[in-house]
Amino acid sequence: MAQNSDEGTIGDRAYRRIRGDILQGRLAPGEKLKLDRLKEDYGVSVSTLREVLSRLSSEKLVVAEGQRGFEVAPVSVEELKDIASLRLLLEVHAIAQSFQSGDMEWEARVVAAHHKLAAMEEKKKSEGSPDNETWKRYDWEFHQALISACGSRELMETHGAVFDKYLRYQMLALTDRGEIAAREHRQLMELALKRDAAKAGEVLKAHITGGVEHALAVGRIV
Amino acid sequence: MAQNSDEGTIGDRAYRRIRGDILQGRLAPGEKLKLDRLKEDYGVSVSTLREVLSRLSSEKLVVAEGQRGFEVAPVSVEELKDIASLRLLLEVHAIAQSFQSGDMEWEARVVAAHHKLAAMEEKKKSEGSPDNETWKRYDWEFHQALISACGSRELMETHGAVFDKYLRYQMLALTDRGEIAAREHRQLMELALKRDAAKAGEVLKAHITGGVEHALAVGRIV
DNA sequence: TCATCATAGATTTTCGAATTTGCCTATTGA
DNA sequence: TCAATAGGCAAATTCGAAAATCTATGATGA
Repeated sequence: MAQNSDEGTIGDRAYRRIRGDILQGRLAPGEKLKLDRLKEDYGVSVSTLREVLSRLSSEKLVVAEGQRGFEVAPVSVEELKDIASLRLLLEVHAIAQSFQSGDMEWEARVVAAHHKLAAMEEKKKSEGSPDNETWKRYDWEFHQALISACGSRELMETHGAVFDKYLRYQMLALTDRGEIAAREHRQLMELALKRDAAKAGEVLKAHITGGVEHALAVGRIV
Repeated sequence: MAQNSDEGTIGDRAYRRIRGDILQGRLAPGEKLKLDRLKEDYGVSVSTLREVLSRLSSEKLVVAEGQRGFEVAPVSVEELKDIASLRLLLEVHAIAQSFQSGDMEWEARVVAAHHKLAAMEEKKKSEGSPDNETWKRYDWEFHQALISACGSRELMETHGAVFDKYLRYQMLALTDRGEIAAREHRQLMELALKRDAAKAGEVLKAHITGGVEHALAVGRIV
């Protein structure tokens, strides 16, 4: 069975690793990405690295200026708010579409994704936070499931890209709102089954703006 | 004075050329992009080419599957409709924001962009269509100007990416609706000055869906 | 006849070195 | 003292060749 981190070319694997390191904050915002150092750290050649960094710069996770090399994209409260409001726009619209045309398979996906996420949230409450990475993946999978019946591949991919950037801020702030977020997730699932898109939009708005405020309150974002 | 096509590294120039060739349809949808041939055509080495193609594949203008190389992203009526509806979502929202907070500078940008576009549309009507490329750029600049006061960099960049993909379909269909589109452009400018976002949204919807229908009617999209 | 496997050719992926460019420091001249 | 310039070093960019992978063709055996 092909492990995710084993499949694809060397370049693909390096891409996933570096992308993950940026999203998780292991590569800090604004950090200079010197080719020679990365070559050591990730064990690939400079050409392959450039390929990877080019991809990431077109996703705006890395900035490439002139012929002065690459660095990790900086963060700012302004951008966080901006990303959050774009996520809200896309996700509210996608939810409305999804709620309208979702079938039983879709409901099953939503319930299943919520089950995994809720279990993780429960575990976090009792044991602290052992594995931020998989928790965030479950969060992603749940929101992805909610909109998975929207019928638009473009919308889902664009939403995914924005969501990942949003996630980077959450990881950088090392913050989560625990029970509040868990309750909102449950509400979203229930509203999905009731097909109440209007109410779901409101909950989502509270969910996202709440997440932003909480991240800013921690004050780790410059 | 640095010409656009002269600035940046060799890689950047190749990127712009290849991207343009895809958008203009000179590189056909689905076409296999063999490294050796491109090496000749664009006069750069394989490593540089891969870097360029990686960037383009993260923009979904080329697809890169496994270790079987690259090809120009295919087109489909389904994707055209999908892209159009995403463009509509983003642009309607951005217009509403922009109309609300646009200042006099913004109005001037809108009027100026419309002036250039209208002149070009007039010229096309009388002389046929000599220069599709700059006409489409003026179209882009006008729509960009309309939303330029929306206050969200993320929204504008995302809209720009979607708009370019939409444009590729228009170029492939080699179609324009001449006077109809010109009239809609004028209406949009006038509504911008009147700050009537609701009506502008309706006109934009007609503008985009009309463009899609017209492109499909020509039947050049598979 | 048909499926399976091996082999050769074509193509992609990866690498390390050569070239180019930018940056810092020291020297010169005013 | 300060501005300007040259030189040297560090880093990024670009290249072409070596290695890995895929694809098409033909041979083998049931």
